[in-house]
Amino acid sequence: MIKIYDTKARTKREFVPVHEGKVGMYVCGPTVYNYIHIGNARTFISFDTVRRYLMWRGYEVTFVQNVTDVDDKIIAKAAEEGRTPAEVAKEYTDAFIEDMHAAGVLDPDIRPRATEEINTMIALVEKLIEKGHAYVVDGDVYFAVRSYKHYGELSNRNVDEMESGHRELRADGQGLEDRKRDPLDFALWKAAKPGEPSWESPWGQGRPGWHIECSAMSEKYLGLPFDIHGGGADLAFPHHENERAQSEAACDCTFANYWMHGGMLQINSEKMSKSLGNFLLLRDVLKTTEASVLRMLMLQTHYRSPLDFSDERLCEASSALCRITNFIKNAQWLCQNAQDGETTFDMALLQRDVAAMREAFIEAMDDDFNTAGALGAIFSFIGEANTYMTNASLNAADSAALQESVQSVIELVGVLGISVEAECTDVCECSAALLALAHDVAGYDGSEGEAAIQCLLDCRAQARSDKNFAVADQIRDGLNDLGYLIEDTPQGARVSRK
RNA sequence: GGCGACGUGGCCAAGUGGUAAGGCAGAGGCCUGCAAAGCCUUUAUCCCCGGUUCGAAUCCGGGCGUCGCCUCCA
Repeated sequence: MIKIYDTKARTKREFVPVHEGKVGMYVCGPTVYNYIHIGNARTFISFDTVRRYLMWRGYEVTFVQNVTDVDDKIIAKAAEEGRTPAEVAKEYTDAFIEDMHAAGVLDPDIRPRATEEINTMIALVEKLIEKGHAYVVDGDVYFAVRSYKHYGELSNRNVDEMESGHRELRADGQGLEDRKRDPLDFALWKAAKPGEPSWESPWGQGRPGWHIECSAMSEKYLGLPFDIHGGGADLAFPHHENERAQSEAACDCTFANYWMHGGMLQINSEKMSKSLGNFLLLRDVLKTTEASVLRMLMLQTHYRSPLDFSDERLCEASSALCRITNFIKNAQWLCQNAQDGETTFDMALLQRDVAAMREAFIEAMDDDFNTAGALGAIFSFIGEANTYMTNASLNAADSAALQESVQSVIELVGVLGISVEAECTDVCECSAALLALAHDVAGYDGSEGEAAIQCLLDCRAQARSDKNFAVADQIRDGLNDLGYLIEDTPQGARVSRK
């Protein structure tokens, strides 16, 4: 049984999908006016993990994520750079998709663009006007917050106690906005200002408000109600509250059954902000960091908790990931070098531990996607398996069972979106530098890269048995410089790419 | 001011009533020519006070501290 913490209920609830075996998920996408930062990335990675897990658990998941490609910020950015808003939106939409791929986030099943769904939004606004939940003022349309009696339930706010709030400054700087009937009302449709992108509507030229986009697109592609609505915690109010109000007022039904909100990411204990200059772009981080390392870092903390990002933590995550890849490498090496003799450890015990790992993994993930607990289950197993494998030898007949345990680890880690090398890297690349090294040190004159390495390894093995460690180390260092890692094991020297 | 979250070993972090997962780092040891990886041992009673309970990190009350949201924000 999967339990999900629902923001609206403020507690964990058993997950029961609208349609058995299927899940409809909507996660608010970016406003494309710049590259996404790692805070954005955290949210997307979190929900990617939720999605992967639900799929792994057998659900047919429909994942919808919008792109907000018309917005004040895009317009401002375009004006700043002397480009059209469409050009700006296109550039950063492409960059966003590129970044998501680089981060190992699966493509949504449907990725609607706000500018391609204007008619859907207009239809929704019309419906709200018809039902008395919205009103028109000079080409603007506002949602009447007090006409929807459940307003505030999602973010736990009392309408009457909410500060009447600051009146928005008009974008054109023409003074205070005072055309709304209630200060809490928000724009569904904004009348066009000169030079701005706009579309025809029953209320004249204009463009949609931010909140209506998600209401329109989620309903169009998922139908109402749908199962899971996700986003960063900072979107709970006002964005999600407003979305919910719009959709539920229009359809007189539930909008989303489960509201999930991801915790905020901080950098060096500070909130990420441009003024503090600690804004980290995802693409910049990924220039020097493996996507799996970043993911390891993020998944070691529960998705709802705040997470502090720092180079130190990245380093730790990298070491942690190495523990997994080392296990896989060691186990596979053992399998490859399986002998005819007895296996020195109890296979039944190993298999029991694999089963325990899988059970603990599922238990953790079923409990509101506790990725930290799930990783703990995997690491616990690796610790056990490493103990078995220490100075062990393996019977060829038992290697299948060990191989299966490796596959289990790869599978579970993969459910979390962390990809690890499935096999020891192929080392038969031929390079001039490698051949030169082989020639210089071992007198090798062949042309095959693989043979050259083997020649060097043989030479080194001989040198070691001769206690000629200077030559042995020269070979190891030389191969090291060429990107090969040489490790001595009871079964001989092991080569892998660094 | 309103809403909410959090405070667990050196650092990070699971655990929400039954006697403290896991990762990183450190120390000692084993293995090893050295290295790498790995193994073994070792480091906590869970911010403070009070209460409920046979029993609490886990529930309740109070205090101290940190943080987020309340405005565009993942």
